[in-house]
Amino acid sequence: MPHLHLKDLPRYECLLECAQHFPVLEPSACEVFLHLLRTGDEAFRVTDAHFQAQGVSQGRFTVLMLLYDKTSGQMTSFTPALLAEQAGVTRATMTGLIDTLERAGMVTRSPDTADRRMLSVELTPAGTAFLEKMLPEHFRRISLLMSALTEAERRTLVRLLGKIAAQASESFPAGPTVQGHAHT
Amino acid sequence: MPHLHLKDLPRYECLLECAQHFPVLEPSACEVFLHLLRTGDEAFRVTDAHFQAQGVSQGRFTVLMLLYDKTSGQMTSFTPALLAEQAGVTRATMTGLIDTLERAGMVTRSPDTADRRMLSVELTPAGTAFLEKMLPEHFRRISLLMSALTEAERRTLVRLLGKIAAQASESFPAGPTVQGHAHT
DNA sequence: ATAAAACAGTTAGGCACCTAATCATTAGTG
DNA sequence: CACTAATGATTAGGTGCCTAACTGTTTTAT
Repeated sequence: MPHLHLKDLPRYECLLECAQHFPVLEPSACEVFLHLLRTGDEAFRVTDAHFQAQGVSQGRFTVLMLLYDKTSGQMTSFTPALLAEQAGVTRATMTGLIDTLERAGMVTRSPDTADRRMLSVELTPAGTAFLEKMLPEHFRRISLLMSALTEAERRTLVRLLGKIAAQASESFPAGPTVQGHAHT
Repeated sequence: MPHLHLKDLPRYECLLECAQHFPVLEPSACEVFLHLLRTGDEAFRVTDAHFQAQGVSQGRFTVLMLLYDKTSGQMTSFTPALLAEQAGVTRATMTGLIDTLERAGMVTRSPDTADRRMLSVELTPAGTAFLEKMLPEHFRRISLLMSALTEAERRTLVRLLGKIAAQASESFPAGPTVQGHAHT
């Protein structure tokens, strides 16, 4: 499920040639774009391989992390709707994610006493144990992947990526996948 | 279908705190990792929105581009297997992609006279016209997205991304999704 | 020459995500 | 107090990708 489906990135001369037919094409912009997608895919692949080996999907891992993070902080309960919003998936998808995690015994659904429409999702001890068992290898992979960069380079990279992300949000505002209600 | 499912990236203090529980966690490495996935997703979203508006998926677009690129160069015919390899999908998936493109009248399948196992896939005039109609906007979006960066910054970014990609290939060699035969 | 292996393409079935429609509950309004 | 509107969760159905099993063709080895 990578974003960029290409074994080899086109060579720079190829982009230059292509720019002759399409004056809009900026070779240096295309080059950055392709490298960004490619490297993002590679980084994803590194952690996803580990997830798969542990039997969780990216989506399920995110849910576990959100719940885990919460337990160390304030004890505000997580509803499926809030989880969906934070995780960036639809509520329908969150229903499925929680279904699977609940069958695996990692989370529980309990009815909210105040509002009977809502549920409260919580990590079970088994879920916590699972996460704490797999997280060290997860972080180890990230550290190893980034060991190619010095601290200064990391700061530069974060800054440049931030510029692109900001430009994306500004010029191409995210089509609100938000379902239910437009909140403010 | 983004890689990173998270509305908000964790703050840096949060990573620092988390590093107390997991000594393996390098905050600066995690920060780069998260920004990389996030920005890659954003960049993908920008072009994918355009693809969806034009009624093609990323995979189908890649196939069209491979075929288009070929027509301008040497006339070696593209078999589904070669397309699959270049596009980074399985042959089974390529069958489906070509099915859809053929139904849409953008490509044709013709039997290879020499080896009757093989097919030759080619772009139709309609497919070429479709691509040439949509490519300018595609490139315009990429240029606009990258307009946040100077030429020097673009070179730096490509170099840093390349370092990460190289590290990924070295430390985490791609599990050969190659089906059929292990070539070499 | 023929049986086994390798190979091109396809089909069947699964997974993770999506949108749209549905059911139950709460909130707002005459 | 109804009665409509809004909200939380779910179900139903679709898409794009996957793996594994299959059909037909060519190559290889005996």
